[in-house]
Amino acid sequence: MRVLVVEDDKRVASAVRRGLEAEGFAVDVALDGVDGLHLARENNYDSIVLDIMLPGINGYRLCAQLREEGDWTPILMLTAKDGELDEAEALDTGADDFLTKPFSFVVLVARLRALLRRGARSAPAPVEAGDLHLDPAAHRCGRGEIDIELTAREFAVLEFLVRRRGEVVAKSEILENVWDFDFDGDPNIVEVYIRRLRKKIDEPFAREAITTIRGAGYRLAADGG
Amino acid sequence: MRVLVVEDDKRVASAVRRGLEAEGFAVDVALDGVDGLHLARENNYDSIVLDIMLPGINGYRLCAQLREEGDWTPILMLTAKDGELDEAEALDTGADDFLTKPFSFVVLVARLRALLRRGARSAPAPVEAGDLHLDPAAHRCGRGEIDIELTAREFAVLEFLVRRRGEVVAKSEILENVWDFDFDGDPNIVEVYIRRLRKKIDEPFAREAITTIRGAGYRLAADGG
DNA sequence: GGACAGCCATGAGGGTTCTGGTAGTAGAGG
DNA sequence: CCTCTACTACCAGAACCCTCATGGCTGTCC
Repeated sequence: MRVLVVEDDKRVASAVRRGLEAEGFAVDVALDGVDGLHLARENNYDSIVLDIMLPGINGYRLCAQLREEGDWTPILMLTAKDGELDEAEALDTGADDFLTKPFSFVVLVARLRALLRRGARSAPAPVEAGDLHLDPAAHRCGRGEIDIELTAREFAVLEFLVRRRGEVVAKSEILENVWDFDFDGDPNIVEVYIRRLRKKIDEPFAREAITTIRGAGYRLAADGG
Repeated sequence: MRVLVVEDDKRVASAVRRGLEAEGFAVDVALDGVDGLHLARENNYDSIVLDIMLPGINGYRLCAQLREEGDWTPILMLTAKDGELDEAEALDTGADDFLTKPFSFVVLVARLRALLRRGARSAPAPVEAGDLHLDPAAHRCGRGEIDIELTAREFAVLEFLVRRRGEVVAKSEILENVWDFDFDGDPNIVEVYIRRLRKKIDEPFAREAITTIRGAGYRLAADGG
């Protein structure tokens, strides 16, 4: 079980690390929000223990950002003891549970275990761009009322584009995020998939959701074309 | 949404009742453990808010008892502020979450909502998808008025699919949840069972409840096909 | 106890779909 | 007009899934 601990107080961080390691978890520690976000993105943790007060990006934003990116790793938030409202907000931003500081190890481990046991991370939320919608949990995609059938790979590419709708996304980014990070084939494969997607989500509807930005990448229209 | 509140302090109980009712919940209150257990047994609540310190049967025992009887209604336990160990124990007896007294309303409601959103854990309550229904307790399954005979394993696979109807379920997930977690046989076994299920619940009715999502898993139609 | 039936796991064969690569073409930008 | 990038069609191998046959195991019934 790999756990990422994002906590800026070094004493707390190292205490938590030691404690969790003693319980058999593999632990990574990040001391600020930016670092935490990077680690979370680059690794596939089973759970994240996240302090709210952080330099750089705070816990809420980090959590919200990961959820936005489609990362539903269970998150246990650490809140200050007097911040009642924090807790409600934590749950709303997509945390799965929270713990009030100060806390004891027994509780932290119990809560973490409970979280992992549930494993039931709230399902990845559906995303949409205009009338184009896709639901990762159900692996469904469609425009308006019409269902569109996509293969696993096509779905992954489109999901990535939709999550970043309105932005230009470089081919290399798509490659890194949708294919295995160590994929070293022809980057042209991205063009191939863009073509396939256009054939399915644009051409039948006389739309142009996916724009080519020559020399930069592709952009999915925020309104779905 | 029906909520049962088991709390012996009348002031707290009525404050909670008023607050939850204001939020749109239908609330029943029990002032002791025995009463709480009876109410919980006789009614089908969406969630139970349960104090640990109770006259008669305490919160742990009440919770454990319900679980023992196959009732998996989500339970939110209320623990005393100094009882750290209580919390770990609460989770172990089968509570889904807990809240430390004193708590504020915002938090109670947020936690309750989170609990309800997550839904109950694998509950041996009857489940259905469209006209397809199965009752784990009675080990019965059928479509509309027609009974369908399933073997134990077939039933387990179908139950798992029905609980997650509308979602794509990976073969590995089925394997982990239906077979012993340490089962390390051929994942092909899942395909075999899907085939058998289709033969029993789909083909005779000219339905297609179970869809193959190539590269992702299987999905049971939320409406039963 | 022996025969039998039902359930389950396993393995192989075969069909279908997906995927990644290639190559030729079109089009944008300088 | 030339170059470079992106588009498109097509192909072959791989992956994936379906199906069926087989044999072990267990519990039941004579």
